[in-house]
Amino acid sequence: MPVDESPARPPTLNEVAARAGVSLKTASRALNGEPYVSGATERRVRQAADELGYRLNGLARELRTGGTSALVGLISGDLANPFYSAVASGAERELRRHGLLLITVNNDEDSALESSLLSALVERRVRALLVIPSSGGSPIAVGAKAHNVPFVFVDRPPVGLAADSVLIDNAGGARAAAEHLLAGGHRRIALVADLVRTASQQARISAFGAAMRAAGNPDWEPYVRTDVHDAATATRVVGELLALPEPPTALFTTNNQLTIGALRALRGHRHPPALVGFDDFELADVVGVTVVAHDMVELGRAAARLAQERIAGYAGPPRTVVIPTTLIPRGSGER
Amino acid sequence: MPVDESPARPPTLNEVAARAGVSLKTASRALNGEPYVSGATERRVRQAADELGYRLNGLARELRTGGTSALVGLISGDLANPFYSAVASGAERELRRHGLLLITVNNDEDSALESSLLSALVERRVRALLVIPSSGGSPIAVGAKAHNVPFVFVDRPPVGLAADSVLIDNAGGARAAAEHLLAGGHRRIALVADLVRTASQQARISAFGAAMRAAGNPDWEPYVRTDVHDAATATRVVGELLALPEPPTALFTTNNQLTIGALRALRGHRHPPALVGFDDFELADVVGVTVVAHDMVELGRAAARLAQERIAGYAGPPRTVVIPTTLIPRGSGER
DNA sequence: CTGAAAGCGCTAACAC
DNA sequence: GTGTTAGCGCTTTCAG
Repeated sequence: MPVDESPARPPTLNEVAARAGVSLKTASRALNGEPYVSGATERRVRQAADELGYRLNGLARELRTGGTSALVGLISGDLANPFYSAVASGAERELRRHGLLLITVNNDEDSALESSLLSALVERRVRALLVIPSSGGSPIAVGAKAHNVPFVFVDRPPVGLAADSVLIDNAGGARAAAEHLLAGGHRRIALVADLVRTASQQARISAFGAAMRAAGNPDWEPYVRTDVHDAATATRVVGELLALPEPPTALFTTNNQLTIGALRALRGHRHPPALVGFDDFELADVVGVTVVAHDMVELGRAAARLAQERIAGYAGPPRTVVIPTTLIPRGSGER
Repeated sequence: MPVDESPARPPTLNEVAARAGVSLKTASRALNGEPYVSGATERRVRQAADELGYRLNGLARELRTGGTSALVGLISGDLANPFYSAVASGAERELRRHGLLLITVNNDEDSALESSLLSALVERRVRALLVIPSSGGSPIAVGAKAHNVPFVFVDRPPVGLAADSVLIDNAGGARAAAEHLLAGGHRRIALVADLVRTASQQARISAFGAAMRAAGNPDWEPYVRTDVHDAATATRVVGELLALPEPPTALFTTNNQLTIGALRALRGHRHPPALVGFDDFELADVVGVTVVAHDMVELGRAAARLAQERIAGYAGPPRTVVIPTTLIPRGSGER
């Protein structure tokens, strides 16, 4: 039966050893299940530990065993965005399988903050870092090499730097969306995109444009709207597009937030334009939105896997995993 | 200009001191911006640190300064669920203001796993723990007292144990939903609820029942369905309810996942029953779903605040913060 | 202003 | 099987 009231300072291994009447090292061996400890001794030590409410000090152990922790960091945007939280979910699951813990920090889409968070995590001696950078050219990419920590870039590869990355097939997905709308007979197709400075947005935008050019359709060009960064702005921008004298007959939104914003603008419209969105989202099936879907949880899982392999010692050249996309027709893209 | 290729072992403060030609302690003072260091010395040390690519070892510092980290743990269900990720988002933001980092772990709704994760976090000497327990009576509540770490319970208070908690006004919200539907003239009102073993579900269910009794309406009783734990099951259960010879004319779903599942079942129904859902969710406005809304991000923020105050030394009695709810009529609850 | 010594709690070597 | 000694990288005494 536990006796002590929770003390101000947690008990140390030394105290456990003293109580069990053995040496420090023997206590250590017993609690770590190492061989060469007699059963009786082990039992005595365990009991002493229980009585004292002893908990191993992971900090001390990690310092001693090499100065690295069992922690992996994830630097991303706000977890309230389902894209980031899906990645976090997949990463956490995979890491847990290897006894690693995930620290999540929010860069607030600000690269200065991102750098300082990076420092904080490196100081804590995380074993690896998963990063969804606030921008492709962000200082984080530069810092990555300097810190002696494996980096895995998610969704947005660093510019001018080979590194482990997990990417979505942005070009393929955007092309599929473009071709789907073109096949539906559309010509005046609006493109509503997020911050152009991120590599993933760039890839989507340029692949979309390429598909239009390949089809010999220049009519989309007046309807490009970029750097639309949240749902509310998307609602406004789409509203403006629809109010044009010659409004677009179709819409391609390049991420889930923009698609949702667009939906708000389309509500109650008698003849809404066709809509295809990049990223699947909850309720897209109920609302009937055609999307370019991909497995966001798998994105996180794959990133964690690459990180884990680096931790386990893989020292080969950087690898890139590409997550495929699928166009799911649900009505909005087929009208 | 940095010279070294990233070395296998990160440089230590000792090496920085040697390079700068000062003692260990002086280097420490210089880098920590302590007073009583001459400007010239400080500059020399900083330069040496830069050249070596020196990064403070947070593990060692924390061990020396008291064996606690700057980490706060959050044990919850899968972050892919927007409820949990919203809480994580709010908590992370608030903690960051105080220089604390958030470690998120997923209990997979399994209390055995939850206990082991708890141990892992305590061993890492987290400064506080935010917990959304997998169940009210889970062992975590018992363990909480034993560990010498501040606990904050989110959404689900422990049974038989006073502890810092942040709760949603479950009873008030459920009552509002019930009264709203009753005021609409409904009598045969179905209740679709999640796992009864969680305190929050219990509160919602019993307040709903109490409101029905208060209104003298027993007609809801045949339509109670509990322990519906995911959207897919909710879809099936609601489908079954609607197929009854005398189907309910209204539906109350007790969390976001169940509401979404219900929506799938209602799709394409000519005369869908009225629907009120607990928890707001993305696109609820577009789909026109009446909900009992509350600020989930604030839930996390409030929890982090309580934790931070404990860390800062507050030693008073446990406190409970209740987050209010608002019923937002959007159409589905008014038909 | 600067330095030497001690030690946070633990584990790795090497005795016994 | 068990104990002793050292030391992970840092900060905290306490002397200069």
